[in-house]
Amino acid sequence: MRWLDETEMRAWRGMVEVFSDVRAALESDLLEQHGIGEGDYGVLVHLAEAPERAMRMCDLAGRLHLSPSGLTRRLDGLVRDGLVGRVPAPDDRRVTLAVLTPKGQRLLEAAAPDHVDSVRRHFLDHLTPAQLRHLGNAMHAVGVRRAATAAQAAPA
Amino acid sequence: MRWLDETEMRAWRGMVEVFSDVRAALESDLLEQHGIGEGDYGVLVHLAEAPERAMRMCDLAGRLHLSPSGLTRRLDGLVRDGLVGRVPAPDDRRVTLAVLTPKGQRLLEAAAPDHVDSVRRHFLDHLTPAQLRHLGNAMHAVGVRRAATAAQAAPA
DNA sequence: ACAACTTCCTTGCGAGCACAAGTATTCCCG
DNA sequence: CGGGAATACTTGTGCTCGCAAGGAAGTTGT
Repeated sequence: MRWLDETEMRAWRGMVEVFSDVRAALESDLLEQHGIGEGDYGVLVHLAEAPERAMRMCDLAGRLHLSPSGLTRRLDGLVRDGLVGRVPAPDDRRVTLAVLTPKGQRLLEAAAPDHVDSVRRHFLDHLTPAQLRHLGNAMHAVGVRRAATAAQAAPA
Repeated sequence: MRWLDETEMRAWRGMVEVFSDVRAALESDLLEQHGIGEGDYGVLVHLAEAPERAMRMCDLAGRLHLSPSGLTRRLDGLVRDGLVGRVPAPDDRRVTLAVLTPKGQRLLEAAAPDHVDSVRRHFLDHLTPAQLRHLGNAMHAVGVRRAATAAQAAPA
């Protein structure tokens, strides 16, 4: 077995540390500027991008990488705050739709620019365009190749 | 205010998705191969690298980016499993030292090679040496420049 | 040397999340 | 058409973590 060499260690450690730092900074900015956490923000973003500003719970859970129960609880909070509504689906009575309320949309429209700004300030601005291109390519490559080997491991 | 362009979006989204995926995969490997989570693993690694295989709680908490109470609880579990011991410090009776037990060390020695292997399989192997170099440089740059701007914001 | 302050750890409490079990609804197939 | 399997959500339970408060030990100032 081979230990990590200098280059590997630097890349991996760097990812881990920078990423967790940046995430914490984004969460903190979002919370103090708009009183909303990254979790709730993610829900609002996905709903805003959906047709009718509504999504089925299960689809939403998938997008957010959240368990069904996790989403139920998260929605409880958003509903309590009036940012999202729960509406039974007309065509399938098992399904509940999460819909963005006007209040939720207003909050999102206020928060999104600041959030993008945070991402820039804490991360993107520290890299050159060439570095950003390389980074995007590298992440894309990992995503593709991971998906490929996963498919190979479970070949339908 | 400027929205994210294609390159920026690709880099940032890629980071977020790849990183959370890889983390989940590592956690899962570690858990099924050795019955230990990333949190506990981190404690063992840090203790193993420390002189006398012991660290003061507060130093350890800092290294792990964990709150004091979080570390207390985490150590409870490790002590219960016999992987780590709590020892009162002889020179300062406020502090408790966390010390790696022989059992903890054996577990770590068994788990570490598999963990490194996981990092390779899930991440490093999907990138070329050149990509790893660029990635390391980029992460290093972000780390340095973030530290610099933070220092500027709070100038002693 | 005594009081005030600081440091270090622990405990009470609440938030966020996952897993497992439960309920309601729909789908599938004989 | 009827009953079993699948799907969608909710609820109960437990784990991890942070914040705030508490208590013990050390440090500092007068």
